[in-house]
Amino acid sequence: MTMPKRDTYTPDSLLAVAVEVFNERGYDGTSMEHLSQAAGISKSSIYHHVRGKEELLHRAVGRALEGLFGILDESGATTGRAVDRLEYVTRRTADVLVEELPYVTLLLRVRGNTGTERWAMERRREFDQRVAALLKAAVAEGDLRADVEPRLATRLLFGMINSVVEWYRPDGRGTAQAEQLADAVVRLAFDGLRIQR
Amino acid sequence: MTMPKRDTYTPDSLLAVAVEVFNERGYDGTSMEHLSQAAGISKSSIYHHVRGKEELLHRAVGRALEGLFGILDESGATTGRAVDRLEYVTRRTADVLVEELPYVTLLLRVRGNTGTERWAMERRREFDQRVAALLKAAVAEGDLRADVEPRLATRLLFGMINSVVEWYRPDGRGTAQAEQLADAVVRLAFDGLRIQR
DNA sequence: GTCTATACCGTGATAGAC
DNA sequence: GTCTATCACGGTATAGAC
Repeated sequence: MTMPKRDTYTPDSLLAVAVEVFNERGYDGTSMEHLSQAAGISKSSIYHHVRGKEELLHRAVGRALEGLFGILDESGATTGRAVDRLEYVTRRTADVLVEELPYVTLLLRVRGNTGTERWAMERRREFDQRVAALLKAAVAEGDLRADVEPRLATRLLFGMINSVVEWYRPDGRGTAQAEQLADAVVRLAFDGLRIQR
Repeated sequence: MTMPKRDTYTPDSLLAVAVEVFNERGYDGTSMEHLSQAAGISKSSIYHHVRGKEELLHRAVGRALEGLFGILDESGATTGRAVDRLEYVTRRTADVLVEELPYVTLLLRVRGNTGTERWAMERRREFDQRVAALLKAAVAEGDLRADVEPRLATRLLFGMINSVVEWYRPDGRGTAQAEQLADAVVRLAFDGLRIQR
């Protein structure tokens, strides 16, 4: 149904270009001129596809948020012991980061200058809180250490996972690479760097 | 020697104001007009103290880098088993993040649009490589797990530590709070979330 | 669907009075 | 050391031809 090769832009194909530039230069550091050069069309042509720069941002972060919240509805996140659900969410978050890398990257860098940015930050907070609740439940069930406050632990956990967008680059090995990454994240987050004695 | 209360700005006191605004709005999202309002002086007055916006950025990230590289020269980072040196660097990095929070925050968000930003990114990479070497040595000495590649482990470790700038806010408990944070980071990074069996 | 031309405003920075 | 006034430029966005 969707045409595989097309010379003209759709809002989505234009979005893909724009998000790359946003990530390279920062949203505020990107002008419509930069976007037009990257897309190979004039500035004004961009306005034929989207209402403006902020709409591009909105579409991008919306897509990222969809991916993340989708995880919480999967059966692995809703059934079983809390610790297993948390591990599932951790692994799947790493997956989504890789699958939707440019979109999630943009989401994680949003600062709050515009309405769209504040909306994105708000929804991100919601997601974090849902996971924090999961982690707290796993502590209560006696599976996770209780000597680190759940909110703090959640933040450090996500700090580790989210940092992936700062350096991960696909190398062509596809799913294998992503799975290896998710494995490493889960190992370090749950069992730490040290060799278990 | 330094006057505790002064009505007029020095480059450093102006820097402190500017860095707050940069962190709130992003460097590119901050105009000289924003800075002048935050400082309570006119745009042109700012140019009496610094050459321009980029000099403020340079001073800020320079200060952050000084703090980080200073750690690597401390005796705790140069003597003893590699695993202990790594733990020392981890703990002290958390300290420096807290002590120099706004400056390090800015450093970690730099994107590479200007010469100053590219210089900062380069120096940051140097720091990361120094720590990666330490982690690799600890694996070789048999103290850290070998089933996660050292570069990957270093990145995830710093992802966790550096995320502190995204949410940490001093609460008046001073050193006690910072120490608690460093403890949590070291515990999670080295021994993980899971209760050790 | 893309272009050229243009409106209009905010930007970083400077000149020179006080 | 701070101000007002001003500059040249680049920003987002629109109008209208093709």
